[in-house]
Amino acid sequence: MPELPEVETVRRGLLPVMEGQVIARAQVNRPDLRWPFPLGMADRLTGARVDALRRRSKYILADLSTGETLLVHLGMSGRMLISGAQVGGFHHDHPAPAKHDHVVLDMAGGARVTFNDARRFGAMDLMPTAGAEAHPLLSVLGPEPLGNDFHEDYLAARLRGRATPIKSALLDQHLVAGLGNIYVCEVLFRAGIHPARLARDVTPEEMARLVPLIRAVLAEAIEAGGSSLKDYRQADGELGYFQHRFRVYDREGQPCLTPGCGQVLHRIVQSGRSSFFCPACQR
DNA sequence: ATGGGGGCCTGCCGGC
DNA sequence: TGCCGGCAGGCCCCCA
Repeated sequence: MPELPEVETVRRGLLPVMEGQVIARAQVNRPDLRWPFPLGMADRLTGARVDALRRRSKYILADLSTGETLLVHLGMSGRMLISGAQVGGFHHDHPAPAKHDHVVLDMAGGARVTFNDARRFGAMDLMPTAGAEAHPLLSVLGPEPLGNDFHEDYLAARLRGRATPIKSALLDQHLVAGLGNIYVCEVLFRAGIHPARLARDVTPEEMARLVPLIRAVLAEAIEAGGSSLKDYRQADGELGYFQHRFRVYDREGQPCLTPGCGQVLHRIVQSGRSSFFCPACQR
């Protein structure tokens, strides 16, 4: 279920138990997720120290002391469960292995990180750290929405003349990397743009609004995820997906929250994905 | 080149 | 209670 903010939240949750720590043992319970695991993955992880835990778009990247980088994508249902960590003075034991626990990393520090993914749309791969950005999954990505390369002129240039709905354009990871279905819906609502409007028909004024709105929505979500991490999630051992008050996502039939609006929110399907919007506020 | 749809998997929920 | 269809926060790949 993770979009950029959820992945960033997971990364931050993993930081204290993984960064600077050695992977004492790696257990790989099946040959693949979405794609086959790289050859000898368990052996290549075992004994490696995690020197840095980074994020690029929705990918978590662990730079290892072996000169390799572990790439992790959570897909739709992937989760990183932490157990055995020292949390708030309590020592949590490892839970019994659960269905869909595909990869288990036992850190030398005592924590266990379990990758669980029911639908197996997730992915893991290993590549040389030098030139990791050349990995086929990473090299095609657009700029980070929170980074300096994502700005009004860039967005205008990429949307110019495009006959695709703005909803589809913003979901395209080649254009900007990290937005998913929820945050695109939320961004378009805040920008007052109908999801079916063609990208080429988005006005310069609207584009100027979009960039800071995209940044704000993602930043708020990261903030909310970060704060939820402090309480039960950490104690629970689960790095959860952040709970947020969505203004339009999954609110079909409910009233618009714009003060004085009260219109019933609609849902349409665009290239197989649900779009939620207010027909009055979004044109 | 660009845009749209299918497909990959499993789980859950609502309706009958 | 069980079965079935529809739906799910991702993205690659193929086709027109």
